[in-house]
Amino acid sequence: MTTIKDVSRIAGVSIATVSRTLRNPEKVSEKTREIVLKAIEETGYQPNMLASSFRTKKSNAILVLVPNMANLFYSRVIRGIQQVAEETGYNVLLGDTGGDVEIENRYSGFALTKQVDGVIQLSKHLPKTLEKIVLNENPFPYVNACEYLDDRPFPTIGVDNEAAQYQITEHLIQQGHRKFAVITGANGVPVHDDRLRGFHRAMIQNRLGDEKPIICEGDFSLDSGAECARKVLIQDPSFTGLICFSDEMAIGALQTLKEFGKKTPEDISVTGFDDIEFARYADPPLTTMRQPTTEIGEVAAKILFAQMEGTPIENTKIRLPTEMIIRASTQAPAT
Amino acid sequence: MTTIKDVSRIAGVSIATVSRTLRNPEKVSEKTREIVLKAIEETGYQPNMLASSFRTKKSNAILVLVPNMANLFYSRVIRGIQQVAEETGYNVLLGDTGGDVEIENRYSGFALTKQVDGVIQLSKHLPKTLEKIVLNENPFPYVNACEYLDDRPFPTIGVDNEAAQYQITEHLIQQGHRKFAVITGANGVPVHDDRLRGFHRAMIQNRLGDEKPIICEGDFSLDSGAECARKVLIQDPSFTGLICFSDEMAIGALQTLKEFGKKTPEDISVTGFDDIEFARYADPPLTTMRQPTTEIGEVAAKILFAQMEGTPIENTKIRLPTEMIIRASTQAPAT
DNA sequence: AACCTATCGTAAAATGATTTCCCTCGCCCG
DNA sequence: CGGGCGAGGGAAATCATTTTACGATAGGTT
Repeated sequence: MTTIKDVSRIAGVSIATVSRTLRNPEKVSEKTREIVLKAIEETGYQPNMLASSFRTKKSNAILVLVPNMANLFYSRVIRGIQQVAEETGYNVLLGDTGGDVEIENRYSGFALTKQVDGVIQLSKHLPKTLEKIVLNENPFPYVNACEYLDDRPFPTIGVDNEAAQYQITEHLIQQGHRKFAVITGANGVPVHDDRLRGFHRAMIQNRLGDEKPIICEGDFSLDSGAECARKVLIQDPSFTGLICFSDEMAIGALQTLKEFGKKTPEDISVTGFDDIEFARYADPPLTTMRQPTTEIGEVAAKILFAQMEGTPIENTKIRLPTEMIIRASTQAPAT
Repeated sequence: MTTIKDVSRIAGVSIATVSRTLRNPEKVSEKTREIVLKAIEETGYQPNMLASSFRTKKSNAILVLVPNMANLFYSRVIRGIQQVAEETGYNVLLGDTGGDVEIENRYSGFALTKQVDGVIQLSKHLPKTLEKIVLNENPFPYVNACEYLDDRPFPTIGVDNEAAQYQITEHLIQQGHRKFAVITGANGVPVHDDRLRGFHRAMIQNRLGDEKPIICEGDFSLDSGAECARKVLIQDPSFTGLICFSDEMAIGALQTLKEFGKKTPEDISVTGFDDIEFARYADPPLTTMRQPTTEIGEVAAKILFAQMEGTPIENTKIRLPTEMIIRASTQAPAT
């Protein structure tokens, strides 16, 4: 393994000069810089980043905690993060927590042991391991994305789920729908709560507060969508609008509707949320709410990096705009 | 930050003893071990992994190079890798290369700079950066998964794409199909070549060698599937079997078929490949070839770890079994 | 000629953990 | 009782790089 010493010997300069040309190029004259760079070229020298990180206490890596890597929504957010990291020269370490608090804590150890310089969490939960260092007068860089948390003192990026679900419900009501079934996320998850509130507000503002929707709690997966659709159809098939809190659940539900002989959108209109790529290719194509997934990732990363470079950020709350995408899965109900 | 020195001071032992109780507990008596552990507990000491890695020249992390994180096939493989890594105590660093050789090389630098102890590549390409250290008498731990490479001297995990595509083509031929359109992957990608060979072999063995299929080259994405379906339908709509080299392309194609007024499977049977979750929820549900995705990841990781622990592996080639999943998208053609 | 400034060298400290080498102490056996 | 042995634990070297504090030198300026 060639070290900085080898380079210095070949270039005929001191170790300090080699280090300077790499870390503070402006401190060394152009002439010697060239000599050193040529020597580096020749030897194929690669600085030992472990030694460097160890010395500087900076790992040049960030950690992204993902509840579920196989979820298309998250993988797009990650792409956004990775793009910005790329530009900034940071490395991205991904941890798939599977929603498991235990695993989440384990991964968070990376922050304590100086293996990463910052953490982006793609779900609402702040790992206990990080509490001490994040909630601090000199906080460890930490950004929360995807979920929107008002009541916590660290930066949060997300969309206005309440307004978005309001809008999409409003769309169905405008078309003439009155009775709804709702396939939600899990209780306690902010996006779930917010979207449910948006739905209810739309109902109340349209004087439909008395129409009690049938609600089934899913988990954002295809299977749970199919399963919930089955449940609500058995419980009370009189609804004409089926509102799902994720595209995957909506696509799962579409299949169940077909099994039950219900046509979409003629018999039942269906809406999703997220606008993953498959939404456009569902049968029928899904009316949904597009989230700026990549942008969420980009913004989260930018804020994190700013924080890491010392810009005081604390408690920034950013809401990015969503966009309703109307496709063939919704239309006025048969009268 | 509390260091090992602090702990040693509080425990009243030397720093060597503290290190030993953590790394080689059997080398220290139970009595002092307890004292040290209590001191660690008290101080909330977390070993600085950077220092540790630096000293031991082991980072306890592996790098996984992924062509496209948003591809459901890959994300499942990654899950498998991560599971095994979890058990073994290794950390997984993910690099989304986007198929870009440049980015691939950049990420590979992690291996040279000792930031990772091993690399798993989920596509066929061996980054140039790694060539020197992988193709070596004492090779850097490296495993290739997903693609199956015979002619390279490092471990490779994959499925028998040729046989799998043979089987699925055979299935269609048995049902009575004679004329096919094929939506492939990109030329030069091994899975593409293998699957295409499997298709041709099935044709020839069934004396259909003269039936020239219409072929369109896709890129495994939904959009390319839809686009290719359009092309082949325009070129020659007389085929009754549409063979796609990925589920995503098949799902994209299904929509185009509908646009063209073609019914699946009555008019045209469609097959995919991979058996991603969405395949079951396509309309109609997709006949496809299930790949043992998670298992591929697990096996790849296990082999890599074995390699990292010094077991001589060199040139292991593993083929895992696939399973044909017959669903509603294929049936005998109308006569 | 005196003074400055930019540039680079030298030497050394510092980073935190691991590991080698060696010492000590207690115990056992002859 | 002496010698040997083995286990436990301390001191110090080590890892590669960065950075600091100076000193030296060359070249230019006044």
